[in-house]
Amino acid sequence: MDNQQKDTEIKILDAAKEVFQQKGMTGARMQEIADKAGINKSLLHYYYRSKEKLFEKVFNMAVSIFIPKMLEIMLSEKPLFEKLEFFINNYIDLLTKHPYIPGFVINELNRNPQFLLNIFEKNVQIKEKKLFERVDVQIQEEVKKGILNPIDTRHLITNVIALVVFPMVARPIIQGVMFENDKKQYDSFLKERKAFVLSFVINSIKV
Amino acid sequence: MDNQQKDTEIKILDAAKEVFQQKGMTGARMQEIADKAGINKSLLHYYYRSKEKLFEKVFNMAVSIFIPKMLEIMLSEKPLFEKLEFFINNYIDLLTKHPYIPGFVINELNRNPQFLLNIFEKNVQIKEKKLFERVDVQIQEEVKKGILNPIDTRHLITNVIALVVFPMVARPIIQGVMFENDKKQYDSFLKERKAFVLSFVINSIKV
DNA sequence: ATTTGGTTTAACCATTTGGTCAAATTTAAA
DNA sequence: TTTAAATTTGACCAAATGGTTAAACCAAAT
Repeated sequence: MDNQQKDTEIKILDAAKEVFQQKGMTGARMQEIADKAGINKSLLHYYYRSKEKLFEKVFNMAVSIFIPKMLEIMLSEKPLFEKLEFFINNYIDLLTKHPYIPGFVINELNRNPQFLLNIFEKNVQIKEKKLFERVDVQIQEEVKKGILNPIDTRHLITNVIALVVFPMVARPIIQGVMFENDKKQYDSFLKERKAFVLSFVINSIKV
Repeated sequence: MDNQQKDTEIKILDAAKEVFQQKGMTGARMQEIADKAGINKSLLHYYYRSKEKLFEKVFNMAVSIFIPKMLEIMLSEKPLFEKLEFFINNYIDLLTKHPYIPGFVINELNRNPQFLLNIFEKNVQIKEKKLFERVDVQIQEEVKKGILNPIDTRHLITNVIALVVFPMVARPIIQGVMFENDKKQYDSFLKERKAFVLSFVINSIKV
């Protein structure tokens, strides 16, 4: 049945996702993925010819979870403060749902810096530059209007992403050192951050 | 000679550092480390009985680069704004000198969240809690004095570290997407951040 | 000159790992 | 029912990998 096939493929991808995200490309074992998917190792190679192909697929899937929302928000016509609010809320939620992805991505960034860029450009295509330019234009307009203090768009974007993503990436340290490794406390800390980060950023840039 | 011995050990640690930081624990190969150190693989095992022992040593060295300065700054008697300035300046410098370390650390965080915590606690020892408390007390005092707006110390610390560390960790993406992958531009971007991050943070928390 | 201790090497080894292949099984079509 | 195609499996393989060992080497002390 086609259903069986889909099932197998889904089981493989789920298992691969789990193993790759936790152990990285080099740490992952095809055997472990096969076991976790409840199938034979040969079947794994039947569906994905090599470890690399499988990894690429999983990596692509991971990255694409985050791109559409970003595009949607950045391309929308809202004023900057609203965009910020949307971005921060949506991404903290998204990251809470997929906590392993940022570490996973950063992991592979070290190993192969070009790889992600290719994927990124494939997903964002030509818009990439226009994207940045659009946000830049908007920000500089709001500066002229006197809503914002003069600010460098690149630094601002970097800061917002840093404030949202870093607490997920560094969770084990922060949770350990500042929250006595209490998972629940850290979860509510992350929830608090939605409001906190937003006002932190706005405070800093508003006139 | 003792000199020869030191030489070999240094060569080993340098090579190991390079390979581990770029490829992670699982991606690194003992043979590659030996080659890069210009020695035999057996000699590697003579100095460090196993890959794990060698890795632990390298990891420890990496982490300890960042801890003393942090302690020094946090334990000093300066007012908060000066502490912030010191921290941001020193850490952006330190990270520029050791750009691979944050990614390296985060890498291993996924694989073994407990490992870093142990090292951290070994280095920071009992002070750990007192450290946080001290900063907290100072901040809440300055809030009372009316220098700062009311603020959660944990969020503030998280934010500052995020703003400083994240641009190093995510360098390949940010440099690629926002700087057309131009290394020099990104280097000056990092330098600019010293002033930018400081005023960004202070703007946000000052009354 | 000989012994002694640490250092370095080459040759090996057992295990793991990604990957293959031919046969068996299942599914869908004729 | 037969046939053809896709799916799944178990047995197997070559290469890579971390690690061992016994012997060679070498500097310094006796």
